[in-house]
Amino acid sequence: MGRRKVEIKRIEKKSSRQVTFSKRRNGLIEKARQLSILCESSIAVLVVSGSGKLYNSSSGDNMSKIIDRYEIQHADEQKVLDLEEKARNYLPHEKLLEIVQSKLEEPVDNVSVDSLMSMEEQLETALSVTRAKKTELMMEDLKSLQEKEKLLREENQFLASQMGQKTFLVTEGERGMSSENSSGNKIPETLPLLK
Amino acid sequence: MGRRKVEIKRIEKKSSRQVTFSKRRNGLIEKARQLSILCESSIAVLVVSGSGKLYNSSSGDNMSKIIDRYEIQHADEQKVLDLEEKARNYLPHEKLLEIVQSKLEEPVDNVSVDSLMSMEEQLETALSVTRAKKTELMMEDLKSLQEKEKLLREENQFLASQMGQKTFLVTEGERGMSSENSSGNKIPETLPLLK
DNA sequence: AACTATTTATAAGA
DNA sequence: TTCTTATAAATAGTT
Repeated sequence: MGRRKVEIKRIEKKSSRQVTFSKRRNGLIEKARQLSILCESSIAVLVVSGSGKLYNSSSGDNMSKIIDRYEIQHADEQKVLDLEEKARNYLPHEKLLEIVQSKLEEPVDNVSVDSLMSMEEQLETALSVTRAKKTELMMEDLKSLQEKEKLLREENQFLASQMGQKTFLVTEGERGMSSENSSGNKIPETLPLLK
Repeated sequence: MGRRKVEIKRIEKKSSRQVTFSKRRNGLIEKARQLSILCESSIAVLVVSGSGKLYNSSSGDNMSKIIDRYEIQHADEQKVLDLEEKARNYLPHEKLLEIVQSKLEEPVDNVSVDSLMSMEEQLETALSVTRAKKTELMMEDLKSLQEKEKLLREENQFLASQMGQKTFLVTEGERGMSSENSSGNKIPETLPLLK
């Protein structure tokens, strides 16, 4: 939408790049504003220029709310990554426990407050890591159970439809079944074990 | 830029609003991508639909980095808002936060170590309660999913056995089935969807 | 910062 | 949802 078509690749000429940056940045923010009004939604746009300058706009709601909304959804990944990083920088748990033990065995007046504070920090980090891991594992379990449930439901449905077909093969006349399921071929009636 | 000019105001008709939302959202994200490439910048777009669904895209750098860049710049406002927000959302702990706030505003030498210790204890209790509740809720979810799984498995087995019987009713001679499942009556072969 | 020839986005319709 | 197409809007290069 200009005098000529431009390829979408880095604009080499610095001055053009800057002009385009400014024009398109405004365009982008205006588009965001329009969308938020037209479709009553909340939109955040964050632009960091090549030189590190930040431009941002939010419409429909304030920036923090929108970012919070994002962070809530991504809380797990985020936190786990953070903590893994920390876990690498701190002592392994067993070592920590050994140290605690040895410190506690020392006469109290030989233990400096500083070393206790550092130990406290280490222990708190260890606790955080442990907790995060616990939550992560539980979330994994939940996810896998939900997947299992889905598969089982599908399989179930498949079996039910197969039964429908077979029953049909037996034909309309010979309904006298040996099984207790004599409600005909409306298999779904056996299904609502759970909702 | 369409068949007719549209005013920038909420689109009343829901179906049109949804179509426009989807089109313009894609347009916005594409524009962001282009800008980030043309002018080598990092761009985050967060869109929260009227119904609360979140759409996001980041180009040039990952979302967290871009958000961090924003939060560094807005550390102060952010913090204040956070505290206000939290005070509102966590009613049970509201009182506690108030106390903390007031204590921290006092001149340091008026705050007794004792009162801070007691506060620490209270905060730790509140935290424990919150954590315990989280774990409890997750455990409940796990249990209920496990029960569901069990029921589905039973039902599945039942259906499979029913099929076995019916197939038998069709008798050994007339195997020419209309369905594509012509592997005979070894139903179990369709089963190992999960292990 | 304005101007305008073009390209691009998109509103409406199918 | 996807496609088509007439038209509005954005913008690249120019002044």
